[in-house]
Amino acid sequence: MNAAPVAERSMRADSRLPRILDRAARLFRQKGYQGASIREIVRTVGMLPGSLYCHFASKEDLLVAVYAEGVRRLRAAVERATTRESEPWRRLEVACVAHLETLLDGSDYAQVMLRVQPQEVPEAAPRLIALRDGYETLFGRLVEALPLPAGTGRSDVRLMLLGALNWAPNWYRPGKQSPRGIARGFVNILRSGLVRG
Amino acid sequence: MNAAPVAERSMRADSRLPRILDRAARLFRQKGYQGASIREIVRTVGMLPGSLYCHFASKEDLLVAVYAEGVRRLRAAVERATTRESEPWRRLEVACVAHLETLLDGSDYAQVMLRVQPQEVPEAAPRLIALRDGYETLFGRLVEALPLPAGTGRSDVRLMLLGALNWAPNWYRPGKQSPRGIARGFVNILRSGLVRG
DNA sequence: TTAAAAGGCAAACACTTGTTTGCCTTTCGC
DNA sequence: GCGAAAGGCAAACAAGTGTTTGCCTTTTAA
Repeated sequence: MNAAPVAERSMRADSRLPRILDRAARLFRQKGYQGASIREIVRTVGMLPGSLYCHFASKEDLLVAVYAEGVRRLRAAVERATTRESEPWRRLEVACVAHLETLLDGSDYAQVMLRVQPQEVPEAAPRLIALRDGYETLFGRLVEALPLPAGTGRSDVRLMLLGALNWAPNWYRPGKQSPRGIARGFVNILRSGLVRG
Repeated sequence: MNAAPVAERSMRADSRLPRILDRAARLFRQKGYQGASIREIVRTVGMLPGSLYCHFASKEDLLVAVYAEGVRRLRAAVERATTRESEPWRRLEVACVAHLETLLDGSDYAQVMLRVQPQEVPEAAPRLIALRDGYETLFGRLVEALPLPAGTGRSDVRLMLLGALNWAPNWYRPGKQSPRGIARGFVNILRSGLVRG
């Protein structure tokens, strides 16, 4: 199970494949799967639509490659951040910061995971679901490790936190609050509560 | 500013317009704006694609009608629920329950507001944004009324709560936890916090 | 050096898209 | 009852869709 889609060994130096993936990621994020056409993806790279099929067997396969790269980046960021910490709340916080920074700081790949619903790509749906679920397991473990009052539904906590973070691309505008600040704010609200005193 | 799109007075008894709207709402929700084709919307109603233009000038106008109806239902549910309460936290709680129940209980209309990004419908984007912002103002006021510790960023609270709720359609499955239970759980976590003790 | 594979062009394929036009029937206000 | 509007059918429109095929050049491996 290798994350990098092609590139198993020895790419040509001038290969336009990375630029295709970048462009596909941007358009899948902006317009969704159906809204992004192969001709538009390929145009700014200076390729013809048919040439894309030298790299991918279908549009769905192209999506899977982009989606997988997005998940790989999220996973890498979260794992790198959490290995440096040991205290459970601190580990959750740095994970959320890494998650949100990867989502919001420029990379289109990660947001594809949020924008494209697996169900709208029937052939590739199982692969997309597996990728997403595998990633979310990381957060499940982090929440599991928290010291919580007895009877607290841990899945509620995970779903609330991830939902709040994943919705952020819908309202975030660069230059105001930083992704790091937003993520820390959310975790802090979750931990401390808002009741006066 | 009337919410109901046509129907200003005297519809024909057998008008198929409501069925068209229902079908459009379902498909816009399931497949997004670009993914839902006019032919598919119209098929199960037993109409031909061209006939839709007796009711709407364009596909974008049809979307606006569905979107507006979704916002209208959300707004009605939230207003009906909050007028019965006076304590700020309680008002927020019943609003969240109403919001989530409207989103998750069967009606496709409300979820269209979450699924369709205004930017992907250029001509209609301003109208969609105005509808959505008008609705979110309701929650802004509810959060404003909360008695919070000084220095708490109220917009963080609003964005976190609405984000968590709006993401729920991505993971909710009927028969497990009820929308009401989910919403109450989220508000309670927000209010009480999770720190042990 | 040579055979093979990778990468890409050019052009078409069959099909779907939103929309328009002209005509016909039904319904409703007066 | 009558004129007008609403509602809808049938058929086409131009443009855009993902994809295939055949050919050619370049690079790579033996």
